[in-house]
Amino acid sequence: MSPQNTLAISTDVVLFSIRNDRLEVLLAALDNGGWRLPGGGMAADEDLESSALQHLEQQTGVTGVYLEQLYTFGRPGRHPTQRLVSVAYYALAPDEQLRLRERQADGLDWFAITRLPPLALDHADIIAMAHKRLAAKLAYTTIALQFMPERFTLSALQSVYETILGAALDKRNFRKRVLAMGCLEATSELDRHGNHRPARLYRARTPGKVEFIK
Amino acid sequence: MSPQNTLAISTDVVLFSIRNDRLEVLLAALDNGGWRLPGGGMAADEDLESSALQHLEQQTGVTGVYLEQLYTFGRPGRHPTQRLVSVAYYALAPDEQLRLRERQADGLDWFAITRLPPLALDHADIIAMAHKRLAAKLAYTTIALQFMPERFTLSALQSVYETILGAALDKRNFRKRVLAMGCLEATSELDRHGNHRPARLYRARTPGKVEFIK
DNA sequence: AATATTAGTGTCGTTACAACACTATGTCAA
DNA sequence: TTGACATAGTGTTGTAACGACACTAATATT
Repeated sequence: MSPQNTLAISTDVVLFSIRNDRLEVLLAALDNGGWRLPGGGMAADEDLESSALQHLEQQTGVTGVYLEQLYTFGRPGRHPTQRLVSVAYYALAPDEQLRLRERQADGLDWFAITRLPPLALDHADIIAMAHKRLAAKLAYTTIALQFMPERFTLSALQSVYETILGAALDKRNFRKRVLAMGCLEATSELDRHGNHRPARLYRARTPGKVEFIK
Repeated sequence: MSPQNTLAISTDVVLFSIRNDRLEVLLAALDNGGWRLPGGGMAADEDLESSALQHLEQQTGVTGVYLEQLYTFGRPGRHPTQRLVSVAYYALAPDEQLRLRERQADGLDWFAITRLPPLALDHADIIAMAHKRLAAKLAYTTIALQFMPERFTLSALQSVYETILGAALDKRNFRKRVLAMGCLEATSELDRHGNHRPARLYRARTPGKVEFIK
């Protein structure tokens, strides 16, 4: 078989998080100064989703993320030396969880979605599609909760929405809407920090699950 | 390499159409009495989408459909003798177009989505996912237009919605809604048949394109 | 005790959506 | 030719959802 006829399947992961009030993506450095998505070849006896999670963990130390299949990219010629079909996933996780688990920090970095570095292959397209999907899902699912830690304030949640949508939201209307979805639960705890009134902490009723609304 | 380690990629297509006031799917017969989706192995120099279209044409004679990638199925063990990753697509086409082009009619048949025969591999799961996606997209895109011929009456379009949703719709509200989307255009022609008032024919403003609404 | 800072709450006008019934225009048969 | 039949086509009104909008509450700091 010539290299071009060598068929390989890889899985790639677009890991999003909210950092510094921006939507950011985790990338791995290449030798040539460029960057790529975490991911790699799929082993023969491995599930696609496991492959994505395993590469993510091995390359970044990140585990326990919310993962969803995005799209499969297979245009011939997208890889210079072999026929490579990539099953792309996107992953969401709260910033807090990631600070703990990024072990191999060198060779890794976060980039704001608006300021991406040069990327390998068609990884820029993959990120663009993932971003579009995320923004769309925000409108009709509870996916934003995947960015939140176990307990969080409504103000923090609002800030996540505002960051992804790139627009300010009305506080009263936001609270009405998000509570009306019925997937939040007030705890008895308060978040005390700073010189101001403490905020009630909420938690997701079904933390792992993304639900459709209305 | 052992057979289980032989990696292969296939593309499979769930072709939907509205026939007999039901949502139906086109399937190909297997030797053992079961049925399968049209599709097959991807050639090394071929795009995924082309592969899907080409298998569809070769096995069913159908061309010119609306095609969209659905999901990639890759669980190890989903195929008994090899590691098979299937990139699944779904396709939509108006019934009129298909009656003309189904050449190899033997070995092929249409099945109502509610009465599927025994299916190969996980093809039943694939069809279920395609059906769910179609029903969801009906709500927020103009995808239903892909079931319509070039010119059609509003009553015919309403009947397509009613068939997929499985519920009757109010005529006046439906017409208001669908015209407000702004992607229909009245022609000067009328559809005359039967002993009743003829209906105005409409056409899609951008026939090949599925747009998001609101 | 005063100040600074974020948390938390309700009303009202507007708009979008659902429910609803009759007239219009053609064919066909007597 | 006329009457019966069948589907096409059309507006209004009540209701529910949504957006705009400003003040009080609770804590930390000085």
